[in-house]
Amino acid sequence: MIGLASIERRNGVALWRQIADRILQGIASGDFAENTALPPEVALAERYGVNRHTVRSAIAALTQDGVLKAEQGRGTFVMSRKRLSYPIGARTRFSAGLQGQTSERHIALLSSSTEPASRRIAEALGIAKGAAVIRLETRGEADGHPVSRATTWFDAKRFAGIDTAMAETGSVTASLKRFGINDYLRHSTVLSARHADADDLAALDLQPGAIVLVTMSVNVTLDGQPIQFAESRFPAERVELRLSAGD
Amino acid sequence: MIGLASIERRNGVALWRQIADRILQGIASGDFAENTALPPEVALAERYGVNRHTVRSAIAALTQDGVLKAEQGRGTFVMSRKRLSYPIGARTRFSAGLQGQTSERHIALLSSSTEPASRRIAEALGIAKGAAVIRLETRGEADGHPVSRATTWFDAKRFAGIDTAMAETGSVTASLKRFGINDYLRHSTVLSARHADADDLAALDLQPGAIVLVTMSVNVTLDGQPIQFAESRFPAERVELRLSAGD
DNA sequence: TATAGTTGTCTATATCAATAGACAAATTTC
DNA sequence: GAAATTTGTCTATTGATATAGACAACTATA
Repeated sequence: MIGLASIERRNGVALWRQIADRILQGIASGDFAENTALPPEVALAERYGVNRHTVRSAIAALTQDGVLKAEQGRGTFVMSRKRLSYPIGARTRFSAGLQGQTSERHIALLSSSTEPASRRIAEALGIAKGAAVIRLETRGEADGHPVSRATTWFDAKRFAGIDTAMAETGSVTASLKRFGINDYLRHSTVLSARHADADDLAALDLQPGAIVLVTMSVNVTLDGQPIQFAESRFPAERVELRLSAGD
Repeated sequence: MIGLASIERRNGVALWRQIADRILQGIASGDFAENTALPPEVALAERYGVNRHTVRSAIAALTQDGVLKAEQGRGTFVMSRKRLSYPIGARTRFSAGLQGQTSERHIALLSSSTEPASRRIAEALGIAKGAAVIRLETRGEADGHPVSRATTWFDAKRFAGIDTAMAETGSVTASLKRFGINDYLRHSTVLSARHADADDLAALDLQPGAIVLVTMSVNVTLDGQPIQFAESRFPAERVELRLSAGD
């Protein structure tokens, strides 16, 4: 809604994909209401300054993705697809954060491994570079739909067996309780965005070219000891991150 | 570093652009160190599973953008280009946030206008829908380089003339002082990401296809009255957003 | 100086992306 | 039932994207 609805050419991003992204934005911002018809193809083509067939390519991609549904003679309709609002703050927790927006949510453990800590992870966890850390690859799911993809590191010495705990409980909070940690705080979060890689595309059920929000975060105990370092990826088309001062 | 380095085809994003994005990621994550040579083109081509000429297209784009510099016979080198780390919290302020990272910073007023408040803006500012609001289009600059692009709304009744104040001071904090507001807090921030539109591409000196981080925020007085609603766009390749618990 | 390694340039070919126009098929409206 | 509106399909053409191979130009090094 803000900024002009113009389209860039020769930039390595196909016009049909840029238009598909704009339509997604339009849906997210309320310009195109759910369960109503989009403007007709010729009108969209004129609005974006492209050929009707190019608009059709965009619509085809979004139809493939379940966002739109075209009906010959009637129009093209917006399927309902809400964007989750995911809170971030000192007490960020996956499950509690989505309360009220979804009925079921958990974290699925995709794989785990033990590896030596890189410099960055060692610094974040306050351990020696090269010390053993446990890496968990997880996917957050809400109502059966993937909403996040995370890579998490724990000090292997202190949290031996946290992989099985995660697999059993489907929750970081519950897993940490087994190690005597009943409460923890989000110490820091660094945010960026990028195109999803092949792994994330598959895990998050995204179309190629999708954008992910990336958070790199450190959780600490109440007395400030770092316990967890994580990189989480959220599909920008389905999730927004909400920061509250009171959090 | 995380996830496989594979590339998606037929997704509307050209291979050379995907590879350019990966190289940028590699630089940001430290895989490719600044002021050193990239792997040779044939090695990159093999790594990403594409033709050498495709890698060359990616390198050409990044060279155009000042990120890389190729020297015949020697190699292709990574120019130094740090990503600014922009803090967000209860006391988020543009100028203070970048202290120490840059030597000069200010906000340039691009344009201003008065318009009726949309529902969303009226709700955020706690005024009636349709009431007059002042809209400012601004660009944040650090050391002469654009680092953010924002659209800001103020209640026109309460803050009449804030556009000239912004133009003169180049600072929101200083402008608000003229209206008797010596301190304020960031009440809420909502985060998303998208491809930059034509406006932002031009204002932020970005290459087409670039990703921007988007924050929508509300600032309030110490007693909770909303005073400012803003949508800010940050180029993801140059800026990261840092959230600290203590902020 | 010779050699290996690297970037630069050229030609050729195949596929994707985008435009253009025409008409069919289905739905809604008058 | 006729007309208007909208999506679906087809052919054709142009430019961008990607691959392939060969060789020139330049640099570093043995």
